[in-house]
Amino acid sequence: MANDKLLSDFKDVLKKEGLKVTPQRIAVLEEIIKDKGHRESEDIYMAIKIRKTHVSRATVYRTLDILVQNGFARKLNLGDGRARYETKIDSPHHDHIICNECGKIIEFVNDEIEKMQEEIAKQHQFKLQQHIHQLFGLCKECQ
Amino acid sequence: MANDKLLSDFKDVLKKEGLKVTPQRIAVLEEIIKDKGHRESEDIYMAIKIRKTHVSRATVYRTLDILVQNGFARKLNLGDGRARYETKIDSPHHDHIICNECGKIIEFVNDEIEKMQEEIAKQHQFKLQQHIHQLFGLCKECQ
DNA sequence: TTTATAAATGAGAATGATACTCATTTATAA
DNA sequence: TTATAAATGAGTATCATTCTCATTTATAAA
Repeated sequence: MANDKLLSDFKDVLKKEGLKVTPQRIAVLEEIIKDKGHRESEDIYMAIKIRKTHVSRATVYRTLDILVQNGFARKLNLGDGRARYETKIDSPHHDHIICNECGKIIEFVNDEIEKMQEEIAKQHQFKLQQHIHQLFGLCKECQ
Repeated sequence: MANDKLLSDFKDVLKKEGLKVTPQRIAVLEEIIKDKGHRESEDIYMAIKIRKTHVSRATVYRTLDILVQNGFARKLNLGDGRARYETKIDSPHHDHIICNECGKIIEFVNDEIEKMQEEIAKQHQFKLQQHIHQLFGLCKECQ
């Protein structure tokens, strides 16, 4: 796996931004790239504690911000008040389908829709910067 | 305006659900239908107070829930931690474009996208129940 | 390797929107 | 008019996230 490269990329970013390389920051990065899921800050915090790295919730939040800011992670808001974080490494843009019952999250991409969004933004003279597209319903198991 | 009909529709709904018709509930309904905007609970609370109807924040929240539950209002989450409420009366389904700079909100609809969403849900064996589609960027004035 | 220091950390407090509690008030059906 | 179930409101609770600030630590320079 290319985790070594990732780690050194991360260190480079930190250095470039005048930030220090700390065990806590490394641990959050490792946690984000190890698991492909859509994870809550609290999960990541617990996972790191279990791995015996001393960390605080504040530092987890702070590091997740750095990761999001620098393209290592994506933050998503599913409307339930808890942000989810997912790795952005080797993960092209996608949107999400969420099961209202069991919370399962599936990713989707649709180039047509992507194009139409640009179109719509242009029609309204907006310069598109991001978008949120979430489909909510019942998954096969929950119907 | 058809506000009289709306009001009596609302009263019917309350009656049907075994809920009482109170001045506070009427005031929230009136506030929601009077203004076509995307309003925060706090705005509605303040507007009612200014109109000299005694009301509490708790009641505003409770009444907004009733309105949303019964198709009089739509609740939207723009990711900033404050819900917005808009009238659903004479207002067909639409999604939103939001200016990252000034907060302006524009509505849009696109039948193609609506259809594709159904398609995508079907592909993943989901029964679609709702969706959130928000485009964020800079409006003409803010570019 | 030691040192100086700016930055990071963590414990706990603060925040802010929203929900809850429960004593009091009120709408409504009889 | 009355009985009563429901609504209200003031204030408290909640919960994710952010902030504060005293202490610790990474790092660049000596």
